[in-house]
Amino acid sequence: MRRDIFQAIADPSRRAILALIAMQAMTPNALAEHFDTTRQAVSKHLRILTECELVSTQQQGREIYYHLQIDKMKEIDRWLQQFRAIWETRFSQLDELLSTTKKIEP
Amino acid sequence: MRRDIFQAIADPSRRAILALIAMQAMTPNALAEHFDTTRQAVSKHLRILTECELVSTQQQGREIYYHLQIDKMKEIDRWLQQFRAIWETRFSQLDELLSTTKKIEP
DNA sequence: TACATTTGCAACCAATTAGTTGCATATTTT
DNA sequence: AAAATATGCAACTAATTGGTTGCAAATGTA
Repeated sequence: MRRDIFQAIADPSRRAILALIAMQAMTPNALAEHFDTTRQAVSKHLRILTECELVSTQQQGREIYYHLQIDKMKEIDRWLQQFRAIWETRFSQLDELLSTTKKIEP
Repeated sequence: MRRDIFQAIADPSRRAILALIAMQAMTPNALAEHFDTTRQAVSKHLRILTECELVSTQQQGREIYYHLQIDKMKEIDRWLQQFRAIWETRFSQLDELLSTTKKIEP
């Protein structure tokens, strides 16, 4: 049951949960109202998201607010970096090609 | 069997494959040599990656080269955008706080 | 033509997953 | 104190997953 962020965001329900609490911290009940599943299913997703530290909890009376841990999202961004490096290089190559073409054409 | 990119990158082997062919297009056999599994297992991963268009194939004789479709990776980047917007806002808020503090302090 | 190489696909298997229902605990309200 | 509310956890289930072995098709080589 070793879970990482990539497996966490693989599920569409969990991505939806992340998008919701990104706007505002929410309780499991409030979250469940946005979905077509039971509260327990949402609770299970929250457990997974908590396990890999994408969300944190804040108890307030009998309610528990789930907050997005935005810093953890940056890990995905960091992984993307290696590919972003490629598409930016390809873009600048295209850029160079275009400017070279321009020079030749007239 | 409807698969999307997020499910595709959830598997560590598939992320490793993507990282490898990002450097250079490769055949299934060549890829399998980098891993501790069978060629067929790699082949299955490639099938999944092909299905969601993260890689493309290019037949060359009896060999098949698998290429990274870098444009598809941008979809992940696009999804991250909504969260990046948040962490950039929080950063500039911190920035503002710091400059305000500086004004008050002396 | 015969043989080796490269590959994809199907069948099977063990482990994991996302979901359900039911229950126990803690807090608030009456 | 009793009832209602908010939640987490455990047990169960159906579907999916990542992996295996075995085979067939296509291409290249002797």
